[in-house]
Amino acid sequence: MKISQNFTKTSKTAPADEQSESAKLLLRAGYIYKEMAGVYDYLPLGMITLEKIMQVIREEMNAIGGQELKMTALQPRDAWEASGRWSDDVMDVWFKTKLNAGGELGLGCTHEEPLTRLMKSYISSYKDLPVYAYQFQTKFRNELRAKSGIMRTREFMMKDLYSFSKNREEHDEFYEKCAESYKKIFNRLGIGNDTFRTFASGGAFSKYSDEFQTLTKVGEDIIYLDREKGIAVNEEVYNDEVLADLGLDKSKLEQCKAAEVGNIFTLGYRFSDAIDLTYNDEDGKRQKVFMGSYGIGPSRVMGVIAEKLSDDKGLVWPEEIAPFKYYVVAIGDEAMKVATELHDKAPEQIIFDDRTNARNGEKFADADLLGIPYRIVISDKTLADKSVELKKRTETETKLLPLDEFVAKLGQK
RNA sequence: CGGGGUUUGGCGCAGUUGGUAGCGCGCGCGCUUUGGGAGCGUGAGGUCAUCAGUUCGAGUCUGAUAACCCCGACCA
Repeated sequence: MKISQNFTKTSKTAPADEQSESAKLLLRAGYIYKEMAGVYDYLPLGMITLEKIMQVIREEMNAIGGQELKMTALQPRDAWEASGRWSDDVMDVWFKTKLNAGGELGLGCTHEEPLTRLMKSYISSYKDLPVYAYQFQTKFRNELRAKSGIMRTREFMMKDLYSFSKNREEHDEFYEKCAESYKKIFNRLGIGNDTFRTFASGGAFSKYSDEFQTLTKVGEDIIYLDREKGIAVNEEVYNDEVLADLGLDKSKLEQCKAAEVGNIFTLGYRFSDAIDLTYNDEDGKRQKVFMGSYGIGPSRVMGVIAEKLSDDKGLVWPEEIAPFKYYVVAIGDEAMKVATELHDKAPEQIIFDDRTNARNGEKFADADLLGIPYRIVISDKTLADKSVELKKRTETETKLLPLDEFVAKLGQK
């Protein structure tokens, strides 16, 4: 992409009503635009980043047998009546509205009910199981208080996978597989070292659920972490009985603030009972489907990454999810020509600052603010050496890289 | 939803006892500059959140409403 073709601009100042560092930087860098409290647009750069986060998740979900679909945000009332979750007393985050033709509907805040109902059309035999279906979906939650930029919003992107298994054994096996998969995802997203599997309340469905909590001072949760074992307990279930149950030693636990970036739940028969999702086993006997749900919020993850990895100069994206890998600055007419050619070879990897009205200092500042992993400077000096100057976003030293080596790099991922 | 705060050009802010609405950034134009957010000059840009009052006169005083922020509660 050429900067001149991008309609967003960077800003030296952040809006006063934004308090979280990640939101300030994302707004200043032109990744997001605020519509209202807890509702943000993803601008071109932000959308590429969000899509890349989603792609990492998609690859890992596919690797464990996930099958992607896309359900609707508009939700029919009857599917939710069946489970008893239509009432505002049970689910207080509903956005509901009325159909002009009569009747009520809701904006989806989660998708257990509609998907379980959908599966009644396709699951009838043990041969049809297991099924692992997932989607990336905009969820709507009428939170009383949105906060922390894109980390807690009323409209957000969610990856939700639902597992449909023959029995608990089959379910447990997948559940662990998914937990492993989540670890891989957070590693690839650059927050693996600070993200821990955390025991949390299982709610109405089971004894525990597993959350994936990323250590950050702006987190909303308190967890008790055993670093050696790499697992933690959420404050909400933190007591002696639970610690004994999990075999954790109280004296080894550190209290930390963390943000929930993912969670996995054993749902059991909660929804298959309510919606009557059954299958015939080998003996032709009717059995209930055993379910689980597995969520990651890519938009929140984006906020957490921005929060954790950025520095005083701006955002810092891990290579895998940066909107572009190289930020190219050209100094001089010949360098401009070379940079244009390089850009045209790999417009997906290069963001070329082709502005003629911006000073170099401004371009360097923007390269930092946007958080692009590598900065490439091309000038008459470097061209005389048949090379370009390379600087990593996270380092201060620059080094010369032969031009043909850089060109070769452009081919690879 | 309880408590506290805020609202003035795109952004950040000032605006005294009520008396013609200002500054910085950004934006346009010109000249000079050009490896870390340039300098000088010159312009454009405002229903002062909204509504209703008080007053000869309201950004300023009164009341209501809305939006936004923070703390708490809530958070499949």
